[in-house]
Amino acid sequence: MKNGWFQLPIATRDGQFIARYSENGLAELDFPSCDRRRRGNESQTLSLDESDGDSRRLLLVLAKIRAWHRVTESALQSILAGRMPKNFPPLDAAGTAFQQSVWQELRKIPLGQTKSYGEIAAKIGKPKAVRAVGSACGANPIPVLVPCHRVIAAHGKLGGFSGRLGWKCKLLSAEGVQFPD
DNA sequence: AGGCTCATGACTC
DNA sequence: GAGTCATGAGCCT
Repeated sequence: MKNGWFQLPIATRDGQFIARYSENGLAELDFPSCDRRRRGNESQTLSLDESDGDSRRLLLVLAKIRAWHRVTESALQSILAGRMPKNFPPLDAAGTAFQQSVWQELRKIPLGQTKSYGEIAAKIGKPKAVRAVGSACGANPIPVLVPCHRVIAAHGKLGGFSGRLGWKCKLLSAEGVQFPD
């Protein structure tokens, strides 16, 4: 794990997600891993690099992240249940300028609606960059909250998904989206 | 409906 | 530069 990042699990009925935070907000969200083996310890784990030795600042950061994590948990549970979250944590996804512009556009897609890769490309002013949009979706470090699953191929086909494609179906179904097959 | 080609922008090596 | 993409449009059968 990267230096100075904090990792916290989120238990859902679909398995345990992993959230990772930088000092600026939620940086990554992982789907539950395929292997189902459970470690005995379900408690929250924190890890960090304490090289700066400033414990007072550390406590402040921890408090901040705990607060963010509560918001993240609630937002994730809401979306999995097909409801629009009331609040989002601050997001700190690392990416190129192009990727950032794509991810920002994804966040504007309302729950329960979909857009095509081409529509996203047009929205960010690069109507021909359709494949690049697909790649940027695949590079999205915060799935679900940054709704890359709401981007589908033209003419209603499903397109791809970096996790298991089943997750894309599951998330869209939870949001009430109908798609062929 | 399915298969093939080509244009295409961003990214990686 | 060449190769890789979570695409899309066009054109065939």
